[in-house]
Amino acid sequence: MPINNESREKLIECAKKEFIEKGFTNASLRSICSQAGLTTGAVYFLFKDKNGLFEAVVSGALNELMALLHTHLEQESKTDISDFYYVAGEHDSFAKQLVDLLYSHYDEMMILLEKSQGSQFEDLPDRFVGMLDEGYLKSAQKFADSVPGKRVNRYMLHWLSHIQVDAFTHLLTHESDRDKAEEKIKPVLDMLVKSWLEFVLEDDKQC
Amino acid sequence: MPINNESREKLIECAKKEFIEKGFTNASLRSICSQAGLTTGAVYFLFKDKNGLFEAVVSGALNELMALLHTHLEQESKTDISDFYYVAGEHDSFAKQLVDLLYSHYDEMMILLEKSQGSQFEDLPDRFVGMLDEGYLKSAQKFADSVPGKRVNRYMLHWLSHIQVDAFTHLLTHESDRDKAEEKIKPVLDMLVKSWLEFVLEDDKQC
Amino acid sequence: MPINNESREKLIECAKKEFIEKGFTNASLRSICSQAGLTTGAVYFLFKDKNGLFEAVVSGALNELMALLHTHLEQESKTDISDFYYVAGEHDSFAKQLVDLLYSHYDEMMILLEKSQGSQFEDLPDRFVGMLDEGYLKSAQKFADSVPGKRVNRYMLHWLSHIQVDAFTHLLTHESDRDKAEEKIKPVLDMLVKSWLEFVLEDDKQC
Amino acid sequence: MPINNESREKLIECAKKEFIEKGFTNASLRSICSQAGLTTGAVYFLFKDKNGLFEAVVSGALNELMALLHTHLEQESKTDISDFYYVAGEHDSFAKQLVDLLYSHYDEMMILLEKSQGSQFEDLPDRFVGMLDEGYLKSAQKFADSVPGKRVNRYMLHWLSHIQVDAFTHLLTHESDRDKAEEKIKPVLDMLVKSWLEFVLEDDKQC
DNA sequence: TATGAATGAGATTTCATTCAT
DNA sequence: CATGAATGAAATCTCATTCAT
Repeated sequence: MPINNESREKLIECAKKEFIEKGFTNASLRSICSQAGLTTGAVYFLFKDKNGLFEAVVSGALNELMALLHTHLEQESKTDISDFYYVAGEHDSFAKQLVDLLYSHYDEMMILLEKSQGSQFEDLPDRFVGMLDEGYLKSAQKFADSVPGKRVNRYMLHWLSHIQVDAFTHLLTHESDRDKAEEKIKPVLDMLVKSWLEFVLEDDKQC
Repeated sequence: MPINNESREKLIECAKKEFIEKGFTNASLRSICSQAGLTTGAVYFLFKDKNGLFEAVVSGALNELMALLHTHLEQESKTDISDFYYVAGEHDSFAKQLVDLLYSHYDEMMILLEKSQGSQFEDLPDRFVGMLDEGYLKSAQKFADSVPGKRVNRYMLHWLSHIQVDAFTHLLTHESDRDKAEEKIKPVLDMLVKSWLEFVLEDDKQC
Repeated sequence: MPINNESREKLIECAKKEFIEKGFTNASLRSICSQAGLTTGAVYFLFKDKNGLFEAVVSGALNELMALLHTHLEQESKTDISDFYYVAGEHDSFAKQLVDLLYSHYDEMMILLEKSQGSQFEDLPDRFVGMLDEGYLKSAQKFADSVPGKRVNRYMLHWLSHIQVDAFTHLLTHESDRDKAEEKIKPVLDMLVKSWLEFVLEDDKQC
Repeated sequence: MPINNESREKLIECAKKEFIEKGFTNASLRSICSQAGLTTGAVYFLFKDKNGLFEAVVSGALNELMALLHTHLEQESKTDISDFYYVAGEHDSFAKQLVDLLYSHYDEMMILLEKSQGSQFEDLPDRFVGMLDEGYLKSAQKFADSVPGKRVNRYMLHWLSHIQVDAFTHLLTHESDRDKAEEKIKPVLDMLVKSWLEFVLEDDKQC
């Protein structure tokens, strides 16, 4: 557990600014440290290295995000897709919580999702997509099994997971106000749900 | 007009590999040149600089892509959206041509769309989104004017332009076979068209 | 405020040698650093850049020189030129102080006056000429106003300012011994004063 | 004898511009050649190297200047300084011819006197000073021998030679019009002659 | 707890020069 | 007569990282 430390906080704060402005790779430790009134050595004492500093900046937000995502996927797995209203409700609730979370850690989320190239987290969005894809696959499979002559279109499923992640990233970068964001994401989610139901199943043709 | 030149070709070929592997910024001229059996000076004789080399790698693909996009948007602007079958046909044709083009310059397109950060073309995908957004806005406006009490949801329009570009980028990165790609993109496009018609218009509420 | 530091001193010392030998532009940081037993990175830690190193070498001498020059011009401006003996005394005193100063920072002055091409101080001699020209113009104007039918010959005034600066630069490069220098500059100054009185004013012809 | 050659002329012309603009060291052969519509190889065919090109640019002007200077010094050596009017006349005539020459090869002279640092001619002004110094020394010696208890002040003699050269360089850089130049140089030359007569001899004190 | 100093490897770029053709 | 191609050496500068103190 990190000791409460003034320099640590200062460094994290300045790193945040620098990462947002320049991204991980182009961020300069020297620049961060001189902004913080410290020297580069301090980074290597307080954190492991540049990636360690990056982690310290984003880990809080990342953990909460991961937790929410896991909860969502767990709920999802327990749910029967035919119980449509329940599903829709769960999704709405998830979306609201997600927007809350994203905007309560606006800078960190921005860094994590858009400015992490070169860091250990550069493939995080892809990992989210993978998690959703995997989770939704189970539901889709059940769904497909209940409809004769249909099978899951794996590509569409994956792409829908992809644009679901993209939808929130895009929201974050195009709308900085939390309340407006909540309004704007609604039709997007509607669209995703409808598309899911309509395009994830395809006719099971023989090859 | 570039003269056919062995070293030039070699350099372009090696640069292509390096850009794909590391992206523009992290690509090393030294590494490219030593792969090509040349010195860095050769780059500055044959091209302007690092960006010039990048341009030489991608310009062929880029020009064709731009031309196709312009043609598409011109067609789009001439079309009445109520002539649904025509529109669908035009879109299908565009999509097919685009897939052909993307896969006939697979590496270059990959570089342009995914590996150009730091180069003069780093905002190319955004510019594509902008062009589509602008072009589609006109159609959407006509559409909205013909339906009382409706107006264009600018955010949805923009996001749909965004994921349209994304759809092809995603295709390229997830399916390397041209023919399979053509199959896979079909339901994606269906989804985009349907969503467009359903979600771009919203009720015109008074404030 | 620069901390006393061994490497810093060493670097300044070696840079001094290199600048004297090759001038600013042709001086090589690599060469300076290897002479100092350090790497080029050290320069960028201890100074801003090549110009920063140059500044560190000459700033002490430069500040003193500027201060002396300002004092001289201030005295000059307060003085009535008709009070010839006072003027001559002031000039003698200034010349002596200047020679003292130049020879107490012999290398730095040499660099500043003869080896600064390409650096931020490359136009320093010209700036000195400008300052003298401007300062002397006021005296000359008063002088001219007191003699009917005469006006200031701007070109001669400027040239005399120019060779006054030149006189000291020339002295520095041709006489390395401080005491001999003081003897040698005397007739030069006599000549400058006499010429000033005789040639700065010309007949005010109607055009 | 150089063959009359279009490329040669073009190259010389473009080099002239580049040398004036950037000086010898900072002039770029590539830049010169591309301006001339040729390649750098051409320089090495038509001239020896960068210095050879420089020489081709300035040699015409340089030869004439040297010739004039030799004539002047020869006249000077034949003359009895006591024949004051003759001397003054000769000097006037020399000055007029020199101004004519300088302004009839304005660019070349500028390059030679102000932009030659780094080239084989970088010490040309110093060599002129040396020639004048040497030539005038003879006259001064005769003069001194004719006046008991006097001897030549070598330093003043040298400095006067120095500022004589400087006077013309300064003229060139501060007055681009030939006729105005001729007016402006007159009092300067008066000053030089008077100073020469007054300050070159000093009392021969016993050491 | 953190500094100050320095490294070493790397980056891109520029240059005069060479030479086969 | 000149090109086009390429070299090789050098330039300044930036960076993450290390470590004794």
